[in-house]
Amino acid sequence: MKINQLSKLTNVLSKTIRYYEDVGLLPKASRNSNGYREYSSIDVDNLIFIRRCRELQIPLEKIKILIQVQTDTTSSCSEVDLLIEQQLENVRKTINELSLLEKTLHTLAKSCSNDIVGECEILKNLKQ
Amino acid sequence: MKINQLSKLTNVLSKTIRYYEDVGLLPKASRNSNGYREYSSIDVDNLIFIRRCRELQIPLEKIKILIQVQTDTTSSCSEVDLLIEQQLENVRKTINELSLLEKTLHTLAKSCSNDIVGECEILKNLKQ
DNA sequence: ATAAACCTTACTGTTGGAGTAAGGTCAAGC
DNA sequence: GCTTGACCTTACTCCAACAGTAAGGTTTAT
Repeated sequence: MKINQLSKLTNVLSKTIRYYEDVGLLPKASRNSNGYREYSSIDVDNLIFIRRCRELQIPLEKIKILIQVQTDTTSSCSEVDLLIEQQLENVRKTINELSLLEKTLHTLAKSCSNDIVGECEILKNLKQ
Repeated sequence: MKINQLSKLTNVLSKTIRYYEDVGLLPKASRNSNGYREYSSIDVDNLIFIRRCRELQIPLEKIKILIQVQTDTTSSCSEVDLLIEQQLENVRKTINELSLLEKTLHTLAKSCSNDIVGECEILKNLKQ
């Protein structure tokens, strides 16, 4: 199949598929006589895997590792466990940081009931 | 004062101060005879204001607006209110998205008790 | 005199693509 | 046979908000 069909099957833009090939996340696609990229169902599976990882906000470099680990099916999956665990930790950390931010912003948003910029409590608070 | 002292007083890197000047967030600094940038206590205040906004993850373009609004101290501060409210909404939306992500990752992290990559439940889950 | 600390501009790299340009290919309809 | 539109190609720039590095000038202290 051609790149546009792969795109539709996987819900990943053609542009993005080419980009993944560029950065080595996907192997170099084989080309047919006119130079168009030619894909198979294996590529569909690989790309869905990548898309699922991206949905979990796993960075491309870590997805590379996840792909490579699978080339040796007898190896330990502790690396996979660790990587997912780290990703979970990252997300939790970010949530905590944003929760603090939310509190601050909420307090700030409520602080001003004036109408004139010169008296604005929000701006005053931002200057401390 | 010179850029490094401004940097120390505001906790903003010299590099970043120059960058803010480049993108028009800070006015062009005056220069003394040797070409070094020269700052005053007004710059300290402005930069602290910017830093506080950045701590709230307000984008530079919106900080520009907040600065500009203050040039006319008699104007309404409804624009300020709105901007902070929008920022609060952004943060809340991101927190919600990350919370969903956290659940998925947590479930995923617990799913595998194997040791062999070929049997790894995490990887299987990522392939669906 | 020289070394350390500081200043300058300018260019590149980061992340994960999106946008655009400029062109080649292919199938359908007239 | 010719055009039109959909699709494909590479290559380049752009986004946010800086950080890193190069290559050089200045000041201050020893």
